[in-house]
Amino acid sequence: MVAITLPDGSERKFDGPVTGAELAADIGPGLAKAALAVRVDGALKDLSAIIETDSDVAIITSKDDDALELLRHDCAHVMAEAVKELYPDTQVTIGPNIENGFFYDFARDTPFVPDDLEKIEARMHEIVKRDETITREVWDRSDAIKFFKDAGEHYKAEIIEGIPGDEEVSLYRQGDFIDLCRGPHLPSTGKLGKAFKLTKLAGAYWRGDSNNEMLQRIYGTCWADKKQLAEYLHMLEEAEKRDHRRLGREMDLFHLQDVAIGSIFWHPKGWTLYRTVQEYMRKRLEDGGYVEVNTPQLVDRGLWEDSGHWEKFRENMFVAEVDESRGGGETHAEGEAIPGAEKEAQTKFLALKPMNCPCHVQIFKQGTTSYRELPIRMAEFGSCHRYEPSGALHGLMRVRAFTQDDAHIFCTEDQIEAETKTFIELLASIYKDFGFEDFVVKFSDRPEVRAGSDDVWDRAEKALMDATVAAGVELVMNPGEGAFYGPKLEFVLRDAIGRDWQCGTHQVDFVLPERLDASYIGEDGAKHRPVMLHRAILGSFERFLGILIEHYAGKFPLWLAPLQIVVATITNAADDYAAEVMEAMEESGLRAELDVRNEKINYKIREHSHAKVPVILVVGANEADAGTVAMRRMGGKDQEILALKEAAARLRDEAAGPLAGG
RNA sequence: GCCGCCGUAGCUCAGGGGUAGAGCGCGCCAUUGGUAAUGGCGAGGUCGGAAGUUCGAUUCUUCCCGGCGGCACCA
Repeated sequence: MVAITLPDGSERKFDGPVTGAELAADIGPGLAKAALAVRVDGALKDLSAIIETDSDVAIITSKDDDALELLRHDCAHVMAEAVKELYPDTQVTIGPNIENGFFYDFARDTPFVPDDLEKIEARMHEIVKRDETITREVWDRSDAIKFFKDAGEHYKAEIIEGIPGDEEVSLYRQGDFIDLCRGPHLPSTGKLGKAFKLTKLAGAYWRGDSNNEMLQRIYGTCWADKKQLAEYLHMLEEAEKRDHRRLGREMDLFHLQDVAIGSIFWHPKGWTLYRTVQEYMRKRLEDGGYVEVNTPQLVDRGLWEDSGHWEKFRENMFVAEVDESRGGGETHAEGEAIPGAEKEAQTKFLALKPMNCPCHVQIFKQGTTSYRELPIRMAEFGSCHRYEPSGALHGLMRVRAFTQDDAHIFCTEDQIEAETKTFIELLASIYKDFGFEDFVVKFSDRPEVRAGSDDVWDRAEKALMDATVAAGVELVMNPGEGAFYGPKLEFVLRDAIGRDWQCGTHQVDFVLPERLDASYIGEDGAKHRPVMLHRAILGSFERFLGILIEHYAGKFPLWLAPLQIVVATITNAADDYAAEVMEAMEESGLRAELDVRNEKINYKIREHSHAKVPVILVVGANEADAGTVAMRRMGGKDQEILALKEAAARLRDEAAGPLAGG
C-alpha cells in the first residue's frame, strides 16, 4: 500500500508502487496530458519515476515555475539531438540551464555560423513534432565510458570518468539520440512546445580553462509559451535602448576612439554628470571621517617590487622606460630601442599606477603614527591604468584608464569589524541615493594559495562576517575567491541586460602593511602593524556611471541631470521675459539653457524631451504677462503653472538632491 | 588573449567589379506657431587601414586595426 499526499492535502492510496504518470492519470485525464514531471518529497523526478513509499507528491505542469527548468534543459537536449543529426561529426559536451535559457557546448572542427542556427532551430521543431519518447536508463559506468568512446564522444567519456563512484550513471534516450544526464526530463520531446529560440553563438573553453581547446557554444532561450517568449525578446529590445554606450552617444555624454583604446573622452554633459557624482561622493566621504589625498601617476618600479605588484600584477601594468641621462626625459615603451642611448644610458622603469594602495602606505609612513590616530581613512579619487585584455573592454564598464573612489583604512585588528559595518552602512546609503535599493553582496573567503596563517584568516573572515550580519546584509558565498592577502566583500550591481558588474569592494589586508613596513606606535610604546582595509563604493567612476546611465535609461533625476532645465519660448514676444526666467534659474544654481529659436513649441518640446531634459519651462505671452512659468516634467503630459519665484525655489530644493539640508 | 560576426554620411541602415543612396540629424530660406515630427532648398562619404587579383576594387582575396556577442581574465 502506497499513500500519496497531494499539495492540497488530499490523499490517494495505491495497492503498490505507482509512477507519476499513473498518479496523474488517476487524478484526471486532463492532468495526465498536461503532466511534465513530479516532485516527490521535494525532489524533482521524471514522470516515469516509480514511487514506492508513502510520499508528498506534486504533479508538475507547464504552469509551475519548476517546469521552466525542465523545459530549458530538454530544449538543450533537443538542440543537441538536432546538431548531431545535422552535423554528425560534432561531439556533444555539456549543456546546462542558465538564467532565461540554456546553452550547449559542442566540439567541432568547423565552427558554426549564424546560418546554422536557423537550420538547427528548424530541426528542433521537427524533433518536437516527432514527439519522441524520452526514457531514462541506468548504465554500468565502464559500459557507458566504452559506449561513448566508441561513439567518438570523448568529452562525454571524460565526464563519466569524473562522476563519483557512488553515483548512478544515468542516460536519457530520445529517438536515436542518447545523452548522459542526471535528469529529470519531460516524458517526450513533444511536450517541449514551440516557445524557444536560439540566440547566440560563442566560443567557450572546455571546462572553462583557457589552456583547453575552444568549443562552440550555442545559447538559447526557452519558455512555457509563445507569449512569454515574445515578452522576453521584447524586454531584450527595450534593454538595448538603455545601453550606456548608445545613450552616451545619443545624449552626447562621452565617446571612445581608437587613438586611446579603453579610455574615455568625456564630453561637457558627461563630465558634468561625473563631477556631480564626484562632488556628492566627496561630501559623503568628508562626513564619513575620511581625509582626501592625491598620489603620483608614474611611480618607480622599486615601489611596485616592494609591494609585490611587479611580480603579481606586471602583465596588467603600463610601464614606461626612461633614459635619465638624457635631458629630454623621453619615455619609451618597454622593449623599444632608445635612439642614441647605447652608452651612458641610465634606464629607469616607471609604471602608471594600477592601484593606489602602495602610494597611500607611503603617506601613512611619513612621520610616526600613534594608535590614538587610528583608524585613518585615507581616500583618493585615484586615476589608475591597467592593461586589460582586449576582449574584456566594454564601454564604460571595463576600461584601461579609470578613476576609483578608493580609500584605505589603516586600523587595528580590533577595529576591522566596526569599520566594516560602518562602511557597509555608508555604501548602502549612497547606493540608495543613486536609486539602487537592491544589490548583491558576495563574500569571498580564503583561496587555496594565500598569505598569512589560518589563525589570521579565521579572525579576518569572522570579523567581516560578523560586520555583515550586524549591518543586516544578505550574503552570497563565493568560496575560495578571496584575494591572496585577505577575504573580501564584493558589491554587485546589474546592467540593463542583466549582466552583473562588481562596483563596491571591501577587502581585509594583512600583507601589504608588512611588505611595505607600515607601523604605528601602540599604547605599549612599541611598533605594531596596522591592518589595511581596501575599499571602494562606486568602484570606478566609469563603471558606476555606466550602470547609472542604464539604471535611469538616461532619464536622470534632477540633481544628476547634466542639463536640468530648458526655458523654451512660444513666440519672440516672450524673449525678454524668458531671459528673466533663465536668470532666475541660474541664480538658483540650476543648470539651465534658453531656447528662443524661431521654432514651434511642439518642435522644442519634442527635441528637449528626446534629449531627456527633466524640466521644460514654457513661456509665452500669458506667462510673461502674469510672471509665471508653465512647468513640464520629462515624460509627463500635464503642465503646472507656477509663479516664477516659486518655480525657482522648488527646483532649487529638488536639485539639491540627497545632500539637501546637509 | 581565444571563437564567431560586423565596419558605407554625425546617427540608423540600403546597395554592389565601372569611383554611391534613403530616413533622421545638420545648414540656409519662409513660417511667430500654446506642449513629442511646419514647408522648401542645400551641404555632407579616400565605402576602417594596407597589400594582392583585375583594364578597373567600396564590392573579390589576404593581413592588420577597431567594434559587437560570448569565453578566459577582472587586487
